[in-house]
Amino acid sequence: MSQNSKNMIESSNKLSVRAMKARSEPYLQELNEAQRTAVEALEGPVLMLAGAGTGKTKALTARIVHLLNTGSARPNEILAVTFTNKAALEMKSRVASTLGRPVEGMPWLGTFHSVCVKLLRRHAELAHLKNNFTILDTDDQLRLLKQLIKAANVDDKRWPARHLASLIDGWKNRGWLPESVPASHANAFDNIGTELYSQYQQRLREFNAVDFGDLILLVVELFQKNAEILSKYQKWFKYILVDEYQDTNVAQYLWLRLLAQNHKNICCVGDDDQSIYGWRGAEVGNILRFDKDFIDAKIVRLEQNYRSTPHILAAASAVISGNKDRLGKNLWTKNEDGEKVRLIGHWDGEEEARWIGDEIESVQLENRNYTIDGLDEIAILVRASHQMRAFEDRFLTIGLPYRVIGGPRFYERMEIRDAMAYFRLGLSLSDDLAFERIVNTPKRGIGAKAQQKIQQVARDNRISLVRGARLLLDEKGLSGKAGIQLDLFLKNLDRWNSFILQKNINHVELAGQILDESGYTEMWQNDKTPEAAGRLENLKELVKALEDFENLQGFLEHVSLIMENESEEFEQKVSLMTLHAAKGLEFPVVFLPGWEDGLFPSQRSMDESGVVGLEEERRLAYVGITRSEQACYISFAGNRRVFGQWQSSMPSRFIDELPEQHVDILTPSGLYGGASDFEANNSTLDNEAFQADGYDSPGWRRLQKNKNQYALSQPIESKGIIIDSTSNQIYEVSERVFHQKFGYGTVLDIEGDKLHIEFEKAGSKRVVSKFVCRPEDVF
DNA sequence: ACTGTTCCTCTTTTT
DNA sequence: GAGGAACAGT
Repeated sequence: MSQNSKNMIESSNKLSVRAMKARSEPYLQELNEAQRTAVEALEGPVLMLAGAGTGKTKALTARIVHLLNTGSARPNEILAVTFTNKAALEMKSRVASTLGRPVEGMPWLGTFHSVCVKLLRRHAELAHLKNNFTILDTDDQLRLLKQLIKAANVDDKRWPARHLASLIDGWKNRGWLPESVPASHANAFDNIGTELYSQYQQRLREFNAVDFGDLILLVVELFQKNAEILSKYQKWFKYILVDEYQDTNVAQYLWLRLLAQNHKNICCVGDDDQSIYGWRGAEVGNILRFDKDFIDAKIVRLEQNYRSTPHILAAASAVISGNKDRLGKNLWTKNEDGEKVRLIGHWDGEEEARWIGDEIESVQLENRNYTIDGLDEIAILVRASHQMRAFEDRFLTIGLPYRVIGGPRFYERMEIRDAMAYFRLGLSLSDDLAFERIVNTPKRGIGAKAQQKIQQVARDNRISLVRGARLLLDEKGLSGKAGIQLDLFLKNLDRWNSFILQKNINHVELAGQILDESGYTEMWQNDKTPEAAGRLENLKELVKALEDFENLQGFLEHVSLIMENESEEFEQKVSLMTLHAAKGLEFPVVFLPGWEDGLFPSQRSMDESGVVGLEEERRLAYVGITRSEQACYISFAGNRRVFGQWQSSMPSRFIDELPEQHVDILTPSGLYGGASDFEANNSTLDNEAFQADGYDSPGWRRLQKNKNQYALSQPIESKGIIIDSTSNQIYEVSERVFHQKFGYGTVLDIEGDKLHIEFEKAGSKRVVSKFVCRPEDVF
């Protein structure tokens, strides 16, 4: 063979190799340089710092595909953990579509919790559990804690079950078992907390149950105490991928470190700027010190944003730059300029809702610089869920379709929990918590007294409540109606139990049968309240959902881990959700209402965690802004009803952090006095009067402009009562009235519910009548 | 045992 | 303004 032809063969080989590569790795071609670097660095620790909208999921799925494609690992040797089921499902489906075929078994792609359940079931005995342990929901948890608090004779005013629950949860998140809670912490709660924690764990074990925190904690403990098992999994999971690493808590961190410390093939993806779960134990520190935990870690930054316009991105970057201790990223985009962020203030929360409703309607009708195909592309993101009410009210009145995301969950509804308690008890007669829940639901005449007797017998004989109840009846300890009813209930239970244990029985029919025979369905049929119909609907839906499962047990397992209700909807609707629920989502148009100090940033957050809390709030603001692709509206209201009482507040400090050149200040629609003034002066925003203040920002300017309307002459300490909202007072012209901010004045004119008042100190103003009161009502 | 009353706290965010 | 706990009345 001549040299020439040899070269030709070689080069054609190379070509073909490249061609093959290109064919088999098209997923690499679609990545930008940074993404590709992160995807191809398979060996060793990698931290992928992925800013908002930079194609994080794409890179993550490409990495999984790459692992499979290069033969580095088989599907079941990859451990990939996420926080939400949604994220896990999405990853699974995107891997499949990138791969071009369904992924056969990636059993270890799931949420931290679902992976841990799997591990814990395999090795339950090492955690002193049976492998059919149940997972407690918050309701059960609280009920149990209440009992313990009562039994311990602790003042339940000082120790509300909810507090104890969050305390214990916090300890579990840090990886502390009752005995390993540091003395300093335990002392801070007079050691009562740890004592109750210890009792709680003991009770859980007796119930053969775990709570959410246990899932991680017990697996960590199991790994620490059983080196051979840990080592087995260290070898088995050849590659580890972690999504949203900034949200991991200490327990999860320990879990990951234990599994990864041998081969160190761990790739964590996250964004320190989007760490918003500190309150539930997430440690930003985990991501901040990744390179110290894993020496020679490769850190890759994804900085090209594919989601938002430059204005939106600039606004978000400016806000987040107020935080210290950031790893730092420079997000940039090739997207077109688009609209500036829009800022608008309103008189009160209802006005804000009204304005947003109107704006949504006009966005659909009018031509804007961007196009909206439907309401699905619009989202309203609030800080706290109670803010949603104003929008729901408004949208219902104007008939604007909306959906609440992450609202009260299907499986958290009372009727669903009751029904599930029936199933649980039927499945396992020793499920005491389920027994307690439904023994007198529907009413069977088994009241507090009777239940106490049952508890007593069960406790004395160290048996379950069901068996205790049976024993009580055998001993003739319960007479009359209660006794007869209890006997009937127990007989039913036994029957259901024997049915459930038969393998060949139709569990869907059985479920319906249980609900009918127990009288539960009937209870709601006889209920005349307006919700009853909906509850019956939900029960039907629940039974229907059972069809997707092999048996009741499988269903219960599913429900305890998956609290989402994904009902498919085809109608276009505006989405309404909290900022937390919005993480990971994106919308062409985003409304961010309620930017007021105390609400956002939340007062509680700042009180409890100081600067750390404030920084987390700021990240929340960053998350909110970066959800928007085309348009972002930020708004605040001067007055808002909280706890049923009016409260006024200052615009959020975050508004002052918005960069002026990327913000358009909008004029309110002029429903209250002074709007026309505002409009007239709008063009003079940069007039020297504002700069003379020596303090200059769009938010501040806006405040200056509206001093009259927002009554900012007084500081915010007047958080107290202004006027009882229920008093819909009617005033007369020339009547003397009092306003919390403006003081005394005389009514000049009345237009509907708005009063034109000449205040003695503050001059002439227009205010809504509910904000004033008669002098004799001042307190 | 159940029902209705008042009074109390309370609201961040959730796997 | 809602949901829970404590109390009183049936």
